[in-house]
Amino acid sequence: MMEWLSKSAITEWRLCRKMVGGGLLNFHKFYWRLRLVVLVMGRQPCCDKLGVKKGPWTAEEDKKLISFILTNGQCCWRAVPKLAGLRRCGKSCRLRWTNYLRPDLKRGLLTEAEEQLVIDLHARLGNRWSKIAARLPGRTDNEIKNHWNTHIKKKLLKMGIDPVTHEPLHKENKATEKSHGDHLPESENHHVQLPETSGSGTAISEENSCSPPENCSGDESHLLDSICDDFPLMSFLLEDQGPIVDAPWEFPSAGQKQTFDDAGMTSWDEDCGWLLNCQDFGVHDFGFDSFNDRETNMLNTIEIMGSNKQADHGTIDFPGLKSDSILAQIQKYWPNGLGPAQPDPLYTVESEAKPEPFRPATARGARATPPPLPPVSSWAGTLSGSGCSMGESFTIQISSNLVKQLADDGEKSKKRIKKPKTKIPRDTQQFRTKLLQKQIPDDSETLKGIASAGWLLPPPLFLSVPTPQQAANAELDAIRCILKESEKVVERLQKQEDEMLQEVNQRAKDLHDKEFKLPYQKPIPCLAEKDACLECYKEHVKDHLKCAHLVKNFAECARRIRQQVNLAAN
DNA sequence: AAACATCACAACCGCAGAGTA
DNA sequence: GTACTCTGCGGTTGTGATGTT
Repeated sequence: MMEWLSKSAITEWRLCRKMVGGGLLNFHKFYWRLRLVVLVMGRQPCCDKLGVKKGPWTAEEDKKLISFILTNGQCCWRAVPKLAGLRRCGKSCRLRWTNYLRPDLKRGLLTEAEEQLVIDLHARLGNRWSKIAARLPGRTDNEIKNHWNTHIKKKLLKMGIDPVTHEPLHKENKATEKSHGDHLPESENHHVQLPETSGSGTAISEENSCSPPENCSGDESHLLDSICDDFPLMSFLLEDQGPIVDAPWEFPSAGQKQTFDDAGMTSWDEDCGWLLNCQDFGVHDFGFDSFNDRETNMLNTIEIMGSNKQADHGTIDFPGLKSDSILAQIQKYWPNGLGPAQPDPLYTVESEAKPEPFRPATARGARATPPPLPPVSSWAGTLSGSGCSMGESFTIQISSNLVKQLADDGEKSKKRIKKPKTKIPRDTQQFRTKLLQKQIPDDSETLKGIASAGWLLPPPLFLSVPTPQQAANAELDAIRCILKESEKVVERLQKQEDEMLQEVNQRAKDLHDKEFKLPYQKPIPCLAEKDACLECYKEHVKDHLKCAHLVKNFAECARRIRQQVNLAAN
């Protein structure tokens, strides 16, 4: 048992060290992990089939997962369900977070530019969705894969292009008739064929395709040139942006307003990487003088959770955060309470359980009439200070009013808009959408014009729930009070931890001393007298006679000891 | 109004590679 | 070298929403 425990502890210790990037390990974190090891008595399979829930995630589960990840960062997913109190497989948690809950995810359909990028990348990389996704910040491989299968594939087929080979369909048929050798098997669709201008239908591998010049051997350089000429976008991607690697996870930094380009993309200037890098989550590891990225992301999560209609998405835990900074930011970002003060496509609120993407006009689920334009207003500021949990963390609870308002609005929006009798041919719809996506800049004034003209529009971005400023302020005050209490608890815990650390260090020192101390040594006799003499000599270098009495003492002592030794010997 | 068709996408499944004991 | 676990990836499925007949 002890041997097992020790091995497991070492493993867990290593794992934890890995998790914190080799930094100082948080003791209580290790302690809890160790407890977990002791409890489970051995490794468990990733998915304990019994008792593991499947299917759609509930709001409660989302809440738990978000709270846990924000508090602890991404660690070993196997442990996440247990530590977060979820009856889910770790894999499922990872997928849920990666594909849906991550705060940096974009919502909505891919823009024209993104779609084109996907097509180009697919031509080069094939179905390597993760690699493609790495080039589209805020998009997941799953999302791109889905979009490919549901939209792009059909679009290409309609255009007479084979989505596998990216070759014109008729040409491919001819090529097939001409030579079977040149035709790629479906299993090897990770290749791109040269465009017609290159004068060859021969497939080239990824390594030989339009990659950085250093990757191209001399023989293929002309092919490379021709590909790059034919696919300027590819050229840009491969030469200007360097090798294809996983894009870093970026977040908006503190106090930084997100900006949006025409395509509705965010441009986050500062790399946060808080989940990846700040994984030692003890309070002492964070300087709270300024509002940090981690806290910013927690606030983002408030938005996400606030945007979730499902009412039990009410509370968010903020373990070990200083109240002042977080409140300052809440007030800064949401002067009227929770909710974005600026139009923010990332956290679309249409009072559904999740931000609803803009359904394309080509889809059958497209809205036949333009939805009403959203008023650019902030959310209802109905924060409540109740429900403060008194442990290591504190809780912000979104009041039932807000939740209710969200839900009510959801009910309203659920009512279908009666579609006009006049049928719009699908092709026309597609054309309209295309035109809209291509020509209409992301400008609310323009959109208003479009709306009045009867064009299709994305769903509203925000709730229009007017709420008094006073209510928000009152609730913020309440929260401030709670946060301060929590802060005290955190300080106390930190103090305890420091004490524990000191104790551990002291014990370690004692043990070290005991372990490495030399075997029993006899005390040196007359040491004090000897030292006194030496001191005196140092002091009276020029007049040693002044130390005569001390020398006499030392001699007397020595004589006495000698006598004792002799007596003992006899 | 009901049945059916289609769409979008979250979630699952199984496999492969990397890391570790 | 082998066995095992974890993680990531790509393919597929299930389900709810919406349009059409």
